[in-house]
Amino acid sequence: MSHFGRSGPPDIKDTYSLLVLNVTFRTTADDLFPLFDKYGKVVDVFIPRDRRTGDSRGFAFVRYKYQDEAQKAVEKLDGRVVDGREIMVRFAKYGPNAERIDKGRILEPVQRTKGRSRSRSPRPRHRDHRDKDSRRRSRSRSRSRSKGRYDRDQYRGRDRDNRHRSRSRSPDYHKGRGRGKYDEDRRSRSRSHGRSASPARRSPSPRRSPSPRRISPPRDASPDGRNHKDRSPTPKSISPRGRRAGSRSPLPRSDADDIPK
DNA sequence: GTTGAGCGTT
Repeated sequence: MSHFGRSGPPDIKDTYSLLVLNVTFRTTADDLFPLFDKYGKVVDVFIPRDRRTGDSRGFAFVRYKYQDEAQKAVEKLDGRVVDGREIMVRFAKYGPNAERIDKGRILEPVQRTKGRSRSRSPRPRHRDHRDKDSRRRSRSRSRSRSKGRYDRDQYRGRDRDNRHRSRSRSPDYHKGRGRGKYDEDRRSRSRSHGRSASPARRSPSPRRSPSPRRISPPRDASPDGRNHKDRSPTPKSISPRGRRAGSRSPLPRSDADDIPK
């Protein structure tokens, strides 16, 4: 989606893409457009957004019609504080289709006109490449922690909450300061006491664990013969049970540790 | 309400 409301990229044949980083998550293309348009002819402003949440990812792409203008915008807007955040404006490194671009200009547009010898230039498929490259450059930028937000959101991303939790917990762990530590210690101690419960769990009330377990295979109780024919589910059922045993495995170990006395 | 070194959509 472009800022102009058209579906998809308008025309990127002769445009120069700028990558705007560190923009606030609240900043929208409408906010960036006038800012960048002041320094030149802006063809399009695009802010990648999360598919699920629709929130900005924190960076944007601005396409200029002329390179000189784009260059000027980079010099003028790079480091500019927008919405209380210092944005970073640089020439895009990759095109919309992960094509290599130079100075923000797409060097080789998708050349699919001819099916001739085109077995070359296997476009960069993953960001890993770029990531590695970027890391190698290791610019003197004050970098902080957290790095997998995008990855998680884009690929594994399931819940935004996960991100929150991770962030929240990460610093605490890193700091391991005061309450966090205390809490951990307390929990540990609690678990230590839990040792008593451990054996209890091992031989729990017969009605608690076994009851549902037994009930679990109701189909077994009603084997009309048809079920008998189906052996597929049988191994499946066993799977969880075996896993449970495995889960219990670590427990005794802990017990042994606490048991010494 | 929250994040953050990161390259893109019909």
